[in-house]
Amino acid sequence: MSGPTGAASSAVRLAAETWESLFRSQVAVMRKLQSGPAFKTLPVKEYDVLFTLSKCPSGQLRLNEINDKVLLSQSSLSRLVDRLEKRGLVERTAAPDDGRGVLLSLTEAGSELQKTIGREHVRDIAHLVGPALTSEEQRELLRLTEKLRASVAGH
Amino acid sequence: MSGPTGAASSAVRLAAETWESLFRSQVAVMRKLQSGPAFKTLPVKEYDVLFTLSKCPSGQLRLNEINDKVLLSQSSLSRLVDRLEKRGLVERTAAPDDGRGVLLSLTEAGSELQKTIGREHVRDIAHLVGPALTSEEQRELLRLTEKLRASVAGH
DNA sequence: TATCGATACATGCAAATGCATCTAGTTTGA
DNA sequence: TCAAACTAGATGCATTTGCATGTATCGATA
Repeated sequence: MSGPTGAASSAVRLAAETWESLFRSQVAVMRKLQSGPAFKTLPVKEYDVLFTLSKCPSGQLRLNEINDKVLLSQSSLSRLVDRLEKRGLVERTAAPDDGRGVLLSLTEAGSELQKTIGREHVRDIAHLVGPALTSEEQRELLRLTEKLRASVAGH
Repeated sequence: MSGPTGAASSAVRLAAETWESLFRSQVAVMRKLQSGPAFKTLPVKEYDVLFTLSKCPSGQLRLNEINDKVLLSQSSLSRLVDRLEKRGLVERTAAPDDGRGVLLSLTEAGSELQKTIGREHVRDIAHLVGPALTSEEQRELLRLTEKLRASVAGH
């Protein structure tokens, strides 16, 4: 096949296959991770919110910022935070600069639980990813996925 | 830092960061894709089952095979298939070689709908992934994620 | 500054999900 | 050969999710 149509079509196909592969690998890894004992006490999605808060320098994040990182609707995140708050793992505070906003932060208990689960979680990840790819391949995968994420985030 | 402890810890950290990046990029892309008009008529997860069937050479798959590809519990998949069946998009058949098994196949309507949504979906993917990574980078990302998936699938 | 549209988050409600369990068919091994 | 353990898939039920909408606040404009 020759000409721009053929080239465009194969570019489209490559993009589709790349996404498909990325998606399936994510499913395969996530399936293993979430079935581990680390998430008996707390579902993965709830852990992810604790984790996101733990990584943030100020220790506080707006709900809409968290919502960007997580594959959940706004309302689902709101209720997920309800559950975390009822368990005493996070705290809601009014945002100082925006009367509509809510700041979320970890409580001491939330921080402890995040660390406990996190340690085991990281071990599980290493056991799955470590044997699969060399260090260089991991660095390259990290670079490519970060580049993709950044591009997609900026529309 | 020197010695095996330092090296091991940095290997663990690299694996964790790689997974984190892969996961976040998947979230970012999926969020864009599923909000597109292609999935107004059919949720992404249901489309994914039609797509999986469409790609399979025999045109038939066991439910447990489909379950490996999708991040859903066995019971959720069973009900998802109920919905597809009620809409006349797929058909359940008894597996010939295993009295417990169910074979799933696309109906004509299911195949049509898959193609219609699929065309738009592929375009959306190309618009997101194409500008983000060069062709070579996409091929490398495809290779790395496929290698990861294969390794994880084989325990 | 008064108004109108946009944004942040919460909530009612129907739909989707997962866990535990059930039924039925298959495999193993004594 | 037959009972026990295992696997495939369906179903009851409580939890989680998303859509639509509500309330409050913000920002732009006339």
